Formats: sequence, structure tokens, C-alpha cells
Amino acid sequence: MPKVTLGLNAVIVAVTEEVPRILTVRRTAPSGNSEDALPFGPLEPETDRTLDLALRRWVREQTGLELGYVEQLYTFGDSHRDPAETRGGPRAVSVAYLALVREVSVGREAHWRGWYDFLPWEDWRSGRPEVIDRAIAPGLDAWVQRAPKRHARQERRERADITFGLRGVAWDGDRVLERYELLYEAYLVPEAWRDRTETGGAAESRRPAPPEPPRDLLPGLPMAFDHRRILATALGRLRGKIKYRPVVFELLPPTFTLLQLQRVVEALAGVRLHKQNFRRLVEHGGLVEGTGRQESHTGGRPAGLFVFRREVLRERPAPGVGLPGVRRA
Amino acid sequence: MPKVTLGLNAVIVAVTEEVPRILTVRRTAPSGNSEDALPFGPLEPETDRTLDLALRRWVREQTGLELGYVEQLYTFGDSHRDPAETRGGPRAVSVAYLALVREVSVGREAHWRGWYDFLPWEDWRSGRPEVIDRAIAPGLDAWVQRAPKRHARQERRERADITFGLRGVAWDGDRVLERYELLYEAYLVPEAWRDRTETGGAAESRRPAPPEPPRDLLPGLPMAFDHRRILATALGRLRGKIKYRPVVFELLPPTFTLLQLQRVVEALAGVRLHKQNFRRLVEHGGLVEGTGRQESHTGGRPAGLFVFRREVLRERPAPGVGLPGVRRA
DNA sequence: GCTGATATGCTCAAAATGAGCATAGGGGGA
DNA sequence: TCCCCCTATGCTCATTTTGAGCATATCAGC
Repeated sequence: MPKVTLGLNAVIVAVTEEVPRILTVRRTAPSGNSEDALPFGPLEPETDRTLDLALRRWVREQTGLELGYVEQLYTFGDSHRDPAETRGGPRAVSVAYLALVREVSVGREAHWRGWYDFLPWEDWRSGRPEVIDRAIAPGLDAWVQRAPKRHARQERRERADITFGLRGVAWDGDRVLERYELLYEAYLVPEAWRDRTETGGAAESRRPAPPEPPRDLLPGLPMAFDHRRILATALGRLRGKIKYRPVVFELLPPTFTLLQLQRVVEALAGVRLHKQNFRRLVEHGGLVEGTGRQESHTGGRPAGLFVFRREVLRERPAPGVGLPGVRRA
Repeated sequence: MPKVTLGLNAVIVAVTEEVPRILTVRRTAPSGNSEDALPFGPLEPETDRTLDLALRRWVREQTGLELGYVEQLYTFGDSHRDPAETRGGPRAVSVAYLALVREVSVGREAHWRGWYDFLPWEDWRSGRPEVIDRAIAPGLDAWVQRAPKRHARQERRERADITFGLRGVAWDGDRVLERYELLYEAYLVPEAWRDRTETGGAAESRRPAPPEPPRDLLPGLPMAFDHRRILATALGRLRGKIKYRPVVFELLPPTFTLLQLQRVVEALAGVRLHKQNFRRLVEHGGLVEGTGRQESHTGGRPAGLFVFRREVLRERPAPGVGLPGVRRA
């Protein structure tokens, strides 16, 4: 049987002060520099009955966090994901999980970091992110031009426009992974060079890489291994899911105001929402229920306190907080 | 590092004569009986650069099929999934994939089987499946009653109603996996007893199992290992995905009539759709484009032939064939 | 030229959505 | 104390999107 090692990665998410954050650990790269990585742990085949349980176990052991909502994301097994492999090590395969937590209790070795520090082009809450026009659009233009044939250039143009909403195409918040992968292919993230030099295994290793631009023209902070790709997978999945399953509530205290709820949804979706319509959606949609109590430290008129209304699952097949832009036509 | 073997399973789907089918192989169970299983193959860590490529390689080798659309589904690693494990073998982890194909070219060892032969409660095209009232609802009633406490019974009742659309709750086509898992927990599929006796590892192994009912009171054909669970995962994913991504076209010839398209969507969704509205959806939604040509062997007035319109990806963020019942409120 | 099919166009009411206007009711500072 | 700023909350209105059907078109076969 194949020689393979299996590990688990966790994207542990919390939203505080309207900032979506993920738990990271520091790691020393082969280059000697220190870089951010996702928490990682093994499956103990003897004792862990399921992959989920393995994840919960080592997250507890490493950080003291007791995970609640957990969801499997994706299994990554590309041979160039780990530099150690080309040096004769076994094939590393990792199963990535998404976990949503409320509290921000800090572990010793772990740090909370802003999710959008790594994927800054994804946050449109204060308008179109400047990094798109400053670095990404020009970088993609260059990538389009690098294609040898006219037809290939046209295909690249099309793909760039669709994934990043350029030249009149609407921005699609859910295409997070597609965007990261395009940046990787276009050599607009440092990971693309790193994988190439360390392992010779980058996606288009047979073609010459373009010259490496200065770091400030590359959007976002890099991470170890393929962890930024995992981050993108997680964000895309979560953005899709809040629309048809009431998962946001996993990130909120048991009781909350409607604006708190809205801010968390906005933080994940990366866009601002119309306040009155959002309220109509969650109230008329039966997603929440007033408690009668009030929260008075809002900076304005006191807000009613609400709780998640479980019965909604009985009434509606796909209860979520549907965002604008999902409309057809 | 943990001792683990990694394999890949494929759910290879085609739709012919309005029947969604999957590719299966025969396998001899430990009991000596023959049972259906999903095609399986290893990852060759030395040569397969990615998991996708490994899948494509062994599917080609085993069946001659050249896969087009492929999507990773889920990674299964429960310790009781493989009887060999409790006999001291290594931990088996498998990554399941979904593949959509057009042709029905048969391999030597492989057979096409109706997807709904294994999950008959999922096909509502000719009304509510009789197996629900005959076997499932009574079986779930018994499961509800088996709970020791009143509160637990109420929770089970609620869960049964929501997942199977009982007692006035609407049927949600997407909850395929939840339904299979409930049947498994409630001992309404033979796999539940098999896993228990073979490995002692069934979900609720500490509790006594109910007496095993006759086979015709257990819905659908069983499969080897946890393959029916994989099938349920695949169907649920596919049903969700056709709503917001134009994946149906992977199952159709390049040119097709609108009724053909509708029948394929219905086959996957397991429900009938309103014809005129479906046409309005795909035409006005820009998903398809007329070719000017006609198909005259329809049994009635000749139908226009259409092709998938790629440009829709440029125009709309989430182009799919949205089904009824996804509406809020 | 019927009849039985399916194809295709069009209407209409109900529901959902996107945008705003207007009023309510806190807290803090002049 | 009164005013202002701020958020909460209620409600309107035009537009779009659904869900359901009616009506007509056009083929094959008798």
C-alpha cells in the first residue's frame, strides 16, 4: 500500500469587533524566516474513532479550545504542497476542517489573525479593495499577455474578468477559492515561487516563471504550505453556507441584537447589507425570535435582544440569510 | 507517524432514459455473499501528482473511462468503516469523488445501476415513494419510542420529521445525507447491523440493537462498506450544486432539447418541474442558446435544439437551474 | 383531416426584493 | 434642560421573480 501520512488542519473562525479572525500558529520556514500556519495535528489511528474526533482531540490538547460546530472542508494531497516530499519523505495528505467558535480564549502558542489580512481582496465592506486596482488587475493583465497564443489570451482574459469581477462582470463573493488559485497560477502570491523553487512542483513548472515582483505588489500575507489555499476554501464554503443554513449563530452569543447579527454576516460575506431589508429577512423569515429584553449600550436607541429560533428548521427547507447578488438575471 | 492507508472512491454518474445511474463493481463480502461496491483505487504517491490525477488514472485503467468533470466530495475515515481494521489491519481512509459523464461505455467488471435502487426514498418524481410510508415512517416511529426519556423522544421525533418531511414538514431534496445517516442510526439499513457484528463499531454500539427486521422492510439495496453513505453524500452535493452552477450540462450531449435538459434535472433532483417555467428559467436566464436546428423525433411538435451558453458565467454570479422549494417562507 | 403528442408563447396573481422615508428613543454635551 | 447624534424599528412602493395555467403551433400516424 502507498506510503502516505495523514494529518488534519483546522480553520478555526471567530468574529470579534466585526473582524473575522482565524487561529494561527507561527512556524519557522525552511528559509529560516517565521511564517503563519494553520494549526495541524495527526490522526491517531489506534484511538481516534473518527476524523472529527481526532480534530477535536488535538485542538483541545494544543489550544485548550473545545470545538462546537465543525465541518470537513477538503482533502489536499498535491505532491508539491510539502517541500519535505521531494527530499524523499512520505506523501503528505491533509484533511482540512472548518470550525466556528464564539469565545476568543487564547491558547499559548496560537494567535488570532484577521482573515482578510491573508485575503485582502475579499473584503468589500468599505468599497472595492484598493489592492485590486493597485496590484491584482495589473498583475492579471500581465498574465493575460504572457499567454503565447491569441486564443489563450482571450481565455485568460475571460477567466480573470469572471473571477475578479473585472471589466463590468459582477463580483461574486463565493468564488474565493477560484480567486486564490488564479493568483497562484498568475504568480501573484509568493507561494507560487516558493513551491517552484523548493520542490520544482508548481502548477506550471515547465513554463518559465515571471520575475518576482516586490512584496508590496503581491496582495495579502503569505502562509506556510498551501494554507492560504485552505483559508480560501474555508471562506468560500462559509460564504456559500450562510445563505441556506443558519450557521452564523455559531459565531454569536446566545442572545444578540439584529445589528450584531448583521455585522457578523457582513464580516463573513465581505459586503454591506441594507439594514431594514436584513431585519425583514431574518424576522419575517422566522430565523430569530425577540426575547423582550433590551440592549441599551448601542450608542443610540436601545435594541431588542433576539435568540436563534430553532423551529425554523421545521418550517423552511433552507433557512439562511440570503445575500443580495445571488439573484438570477 | 500514524499507520494509515489512503484510497480513492468514485461515484461516477450518468443519466440515461431519465434514470440517474452510477458505476458499481461486484465484491464478495466476508459473509460470502456478493454485494455492490463503488469503484476503488489507490493513490500512487510516487507518480500521482494530485489526488484528482490518481483518480483519473485508475478509473481509466480499470474501466477505460476518461473522466471529464470531477469534484472531490468528502473524506471518510471512521474506524468502523472497514471490517479488516479490527482484525489488526491499518486504518483505512478514503477520499470520495463525484464524476459526471455522458457516455455509457461499459467496462468489463463494472455495471451501471440505478442510483435510486440504493436510495429509493429519494425519488419523488411519481409522487411520494411508497417505501416511506411502508417501511421508513414506521421504523422511525419505533426508533423514537426506543429513546428512554421523554425529552430524547421529542428530539428524535423532531429530527425524523425534519429529515424525512413527516407530519407536515416540507420535503427538502438536499438533505440526502442526513436521511441516510438517520436510517443508519435507527437501524433501518442492514449496514447498521453489519458494522456492529463485524467490527463492534457501529454508531451506538453500547446500546442494544433492535431485532433485525426482514429485508423487505429495509429500504433500498445495501452496498459494501460505507458506500451507500458515499452515494448519499454525492447525491446531496449534486442536488445542491445544480442550483447555482451549470453542472447538468456535463451529463448531456453538446446539443439537446429543453425537455431533455429538464428530464435530466428532474432525474437528479428527484422531483417533477413545471415545464413552461423551467423553459423560462433557462432561456431568460441565458443558460442556453438555440442552435436554429430542430429535433423531430420527439413524439410531437419538433423541439428546438439548444447548446449550453458559456457566456452566462460572465453575466450572472450563480447560474443554475433553481428548483421550487428553495424559496424562503 | 382527425387525434394525440409535445413545443412554445403569453397572461396574471402572489410573493420576494431593493431602496427609501419617517418616526422612536436612548446618551452625551452645550 | 434641551438639542443633537446615533441606532432602532415600522412602513411604503416600484420592480422582479415565482407559480400556475390557458392557448396555439406543429409534427406523426391513422
